[in-house]
Amino acid sequence: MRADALERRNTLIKAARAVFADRGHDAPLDAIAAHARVGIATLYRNFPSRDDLAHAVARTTLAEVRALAVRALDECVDQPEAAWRRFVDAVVELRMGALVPALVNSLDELPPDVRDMREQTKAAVTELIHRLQDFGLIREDVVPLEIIMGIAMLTRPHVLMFEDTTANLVPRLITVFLAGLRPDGSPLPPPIPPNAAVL
Amino acid sequence: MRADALERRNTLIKAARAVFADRGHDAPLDAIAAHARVGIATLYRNFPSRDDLAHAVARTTLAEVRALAVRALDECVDQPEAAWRRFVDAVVELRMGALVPALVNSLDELPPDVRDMREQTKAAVTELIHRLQDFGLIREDVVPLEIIMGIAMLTRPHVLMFEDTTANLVPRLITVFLAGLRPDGSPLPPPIPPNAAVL
DNA sequence: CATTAAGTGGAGGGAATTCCTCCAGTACTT
DNA sequence: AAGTACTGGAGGAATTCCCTCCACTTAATG
Repeated sequence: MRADALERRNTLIKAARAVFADRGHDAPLDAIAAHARVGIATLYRNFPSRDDLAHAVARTTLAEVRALAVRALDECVDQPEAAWRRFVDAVVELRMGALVPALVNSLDELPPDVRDMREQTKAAVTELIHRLQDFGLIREDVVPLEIIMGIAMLTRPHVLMFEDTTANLVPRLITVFLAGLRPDGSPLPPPIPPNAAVL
Repeated sequence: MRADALERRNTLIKAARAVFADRGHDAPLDAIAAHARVGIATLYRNFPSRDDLAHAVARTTLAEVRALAVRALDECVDQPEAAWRRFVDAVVELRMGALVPALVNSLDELPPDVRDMREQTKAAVTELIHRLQDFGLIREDVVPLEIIMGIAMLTRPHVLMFEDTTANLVPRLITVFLAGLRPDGSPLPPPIPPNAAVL
């Protein structure tokens, strides 16, 4: 594969993540090509179907989240609180909300490698959160998945909001949410069923 | 106006709120008519433009939220904690998230009466939250708008999630969020700018 | 109960998106 | 410099959505 072609391919994946995040998983593919400043044909040559593109986004994003979790787990030894906050901020930055649809959409016919990556990421995040619960930094009655879903929902683009509003509001909402995750929070209703596995 | 016509009109407004909530503010109008089990012509006769329908949804929902806030304010005297929780649960039930777009979309050319209703609702909710802050039940460094936005974002439909997941997950996330709103939470980043007034 | 005016449904033409292919042309690589 | 990998974007097909039109139905009224 030619070097410049590979670069374009990566640009497309990044663009797709951004556009999916901004305009939803059903955003027109043309918009993604335009965002990547690339011809539409280039997109189709690299990703024959929308799913191919979505899976590529899932692969890279999952890998990044996994790396973040592993690093946070490592940093936990010294300063668990800061590690946790850094992890969350990074995940927010990644706009996880954009990814969830690609993962849930067709859980069944997910390509094996994406499925694997998903399992690995899930394992890493789960371990991190359990560790933090052991440290007493996170209440015991929440499931890792719920935390991820909360972050995803709070970081989903509010299409119709002023841009600077989103930029300022989201970090504050995340902080409030994190505060609510601390062990002294009020009791929770029963947890979600197991088939809800998203990440 | 004929009695059955009025009833259909109200059915349409309810259907619109549900469909807007489920599929976004740009859901096809046909879907709304179908959901209301009504011909598409009936929808157009009652609401010539999409905005007319959106405004009708806004009017009724805002009125309901205002009534809820007023009642909660009243109940505050006896049991502020329970009143607050009841209020939030009711707002969640109303699927406020469906409303926000209609309000933000065209803040400028909002019809006067919707604008007024919005102001009244905003005033009522603001008063309620300030009261709760006085009671020491809500941290002082959050703005009422932020609380509303948080609830809206957490209750927006995750189109691609299993239904029972949403049903079970949302109440838990709301509870976590509320826990984070209590006064002993960690410090917040700077608040959002004033032009962000959504409710 | 008959009359009438208000109200209804949904087919279907038109406009607007979006998809996706095709091929003449560009630019890495060796 | 040659050759091959790669590119862009025009444009036809397909889909989606909008919205009007009119033959028919039903509530109100005397």
